[in-house]
Amino acid sequence: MASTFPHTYFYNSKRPRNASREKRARTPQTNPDTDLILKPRIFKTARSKRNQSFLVERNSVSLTRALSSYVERGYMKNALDLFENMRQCDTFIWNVMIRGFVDNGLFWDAVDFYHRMEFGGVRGDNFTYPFVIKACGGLYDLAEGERVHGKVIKSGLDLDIYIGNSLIIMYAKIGCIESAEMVFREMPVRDLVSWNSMISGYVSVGDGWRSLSCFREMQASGIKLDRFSVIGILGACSLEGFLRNGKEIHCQMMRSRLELDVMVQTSLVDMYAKCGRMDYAERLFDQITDKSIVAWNAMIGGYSLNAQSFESFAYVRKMQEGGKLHPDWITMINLLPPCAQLEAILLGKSVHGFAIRNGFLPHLVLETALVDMYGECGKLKPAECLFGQMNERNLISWNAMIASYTKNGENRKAMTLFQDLCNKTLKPDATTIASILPAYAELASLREAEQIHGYVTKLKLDSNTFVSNSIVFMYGKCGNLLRAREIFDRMTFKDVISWNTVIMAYAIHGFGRISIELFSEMREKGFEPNGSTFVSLLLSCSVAGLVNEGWEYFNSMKRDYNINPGIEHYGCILDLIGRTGNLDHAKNFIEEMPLAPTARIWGSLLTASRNKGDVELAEIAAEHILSLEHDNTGCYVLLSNMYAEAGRWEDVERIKFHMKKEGLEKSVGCSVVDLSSKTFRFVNQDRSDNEINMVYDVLDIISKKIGEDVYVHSLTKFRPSDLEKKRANSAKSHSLRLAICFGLISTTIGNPVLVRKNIRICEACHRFAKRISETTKREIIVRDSKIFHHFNGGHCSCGDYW
DNA sequence: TTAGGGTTAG
Repeated sequence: MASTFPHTYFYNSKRPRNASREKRARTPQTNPDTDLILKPRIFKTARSKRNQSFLVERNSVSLTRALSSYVERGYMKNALDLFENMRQCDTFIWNVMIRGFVDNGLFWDAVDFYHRMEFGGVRGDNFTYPFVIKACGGLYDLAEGERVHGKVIKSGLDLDIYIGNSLIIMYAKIGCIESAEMVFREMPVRDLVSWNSMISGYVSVGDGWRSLSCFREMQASGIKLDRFSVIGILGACSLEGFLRNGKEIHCQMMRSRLELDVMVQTSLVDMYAKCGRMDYAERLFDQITDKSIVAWNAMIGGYSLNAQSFESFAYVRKMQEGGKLHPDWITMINLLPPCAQLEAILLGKSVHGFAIRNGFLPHLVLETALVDMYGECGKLKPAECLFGQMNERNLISWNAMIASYTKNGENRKAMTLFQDLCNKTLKPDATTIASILPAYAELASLREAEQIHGYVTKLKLDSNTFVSNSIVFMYGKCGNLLRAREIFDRMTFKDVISWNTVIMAYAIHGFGRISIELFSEMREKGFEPNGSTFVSLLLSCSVAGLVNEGWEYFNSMKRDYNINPGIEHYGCILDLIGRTGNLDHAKNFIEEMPLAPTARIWGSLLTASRNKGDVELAEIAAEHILSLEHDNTGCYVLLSNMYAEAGRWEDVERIKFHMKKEGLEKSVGCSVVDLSSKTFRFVNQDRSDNEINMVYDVLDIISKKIGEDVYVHSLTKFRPSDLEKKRANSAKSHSLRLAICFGLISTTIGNPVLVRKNIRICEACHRFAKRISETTKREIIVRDSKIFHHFNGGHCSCGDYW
């Protein structure tokens, strides 16, 4: 029978202490259980003097029994009423009450009672402290825990093994593993519980290595393990992916009866699943005779972790076949990553609906997992809505929302949210930083990149491999390739992502040969490439025009590394084919591809068609793009420009009309120059202030000096009636030119001029930048929406194909 | 009357 006592009633650590009695007094007696030893009416009569003495007389026997009975059944309201009517309460009675609160999760009340007890002059004993220490752990109240610890030492009870073990558990739970270690070290006698508490304690703070070494030490001391030791150490193996150690422990257990324990079996299933061995996990799971919801969840979560999404759902169905077990909130959490992986938004929504219908929400972890799922599926609105409505948020929730923004290209929003987080008491962690840095990589100036790098160093997160990888990428994207390389070279622990990142950084700058050298170095150092490595490598070949090398790497993927090329790899190869100008080959390549072409693939064909001036093929490619992404304005603009160059004015008008009808607007071209103190932004035909006139003067001088008349050249194909309009919008005053001229006069000779641009460079400006780099003998670096163009001595690193 | 457990969010 469930208790009618509302357990959450007293559990509010923020509630002022003196409010508890007042609240209790207002609470109506709701317990209908009149079969208890003492009925409620006895409390009323007990207030007379005669009955008080009666109670005192019987305090030691019936009342104590009644109190224990209430406490054991979770009727804390009744227990409390009874307690308040007891005149003389010894340590035992206080202990019963404190234990009752702890068992019912009412930690704050347990601590409150302990203080009342002390204030009343009743001394705590060796039974009191384990309860009180557990309550401090339950409240995650380190200060109170330390005060109680001090009291224990003062009382001379610190040698009690139960108290010592409770302290270890409390400190580990709060995350103060050093304090737990200190208690453990100073214990005169340790038992199996002490060792087990340390083994599990290390796991709870995420240190599987020390847990394993503690376990080894325990075994070396000749102490025999029990089910708790096994569950603890298997947790360490799961945490660190120690498959060999996990198997070793499994073998040890096969000789004992521990293997038949359902919790041990579940821990084994979990360990194998987390070590990537679902085959072993399945075999063990099948051997469990009475499968609990936890065991099912371990399998469902295991499949989810190992990217076997369909199996996760299949196990949920199987679990329900017997009709006894039903999905719980942990099942929901385990099902959300598979929804994201399959990009099955409807499935994700149905999991969300199920959680609502079954009363699982609000729930911090579940809501965070839902934010993550919506973000992964590209649905920012519901993610924002959920995040906004959360009663409680922790750092992980903030990280999930920030990552949702960056993954979906909402970099500004990500940066704003990150600023909000920094203004709170929460301190960003490595995940926060690794989630926000891609936004800085996309939007930030080199100056801002340096600032966030400084902040990361201050947080002491710069040695984290995840974070360092993001910093390398950020510097690469912000244009400081040397700095990116320097950080990469100094990294102590490089992983495959570190190599992929640095190869990608050189790729986007068009230094394909260096990317290839880095790939060889990576192989020599024993790193196994993955699919992403080949995306970086093939992009390097594509941007640098290394056609033969690109094909060789593409062919080696399956042959030498057993990696099936994905759509991204096909896209890079298509760019390579596009460079050769063989459009038939490009068309055939798409037709023969084993994967369905995406908008990115058709975009590659569109670029190739534009470079060869093949309007018909461009139309086909554009049609495919717009069927997949109807709001792709870049595609409309490119096609419109091609029609204009071919003199097909009706088609230009048709596109213009269609865009207007669809409410699509051409992106405003914008170029940015970052100086050490300030960022300067230019738009086409910029006349924003008087100072700009100086830039125009410089542009005129330079244009005359380089002797280029791009302006005339680019307008020869326009019909006379449009010339006036085109002249006003001509490439001559495109934002990029203004930015380059500004950069030339604002930076020191010898240094490159770095310009960031939001859309691709037009052909006229590309020619202009090449000429200007030759004439002024300055290096001009332009970052467009896709890659970097390094203009030097009249040449561009992209090989005039972009 | 006291201490320890399996599944969960990036």
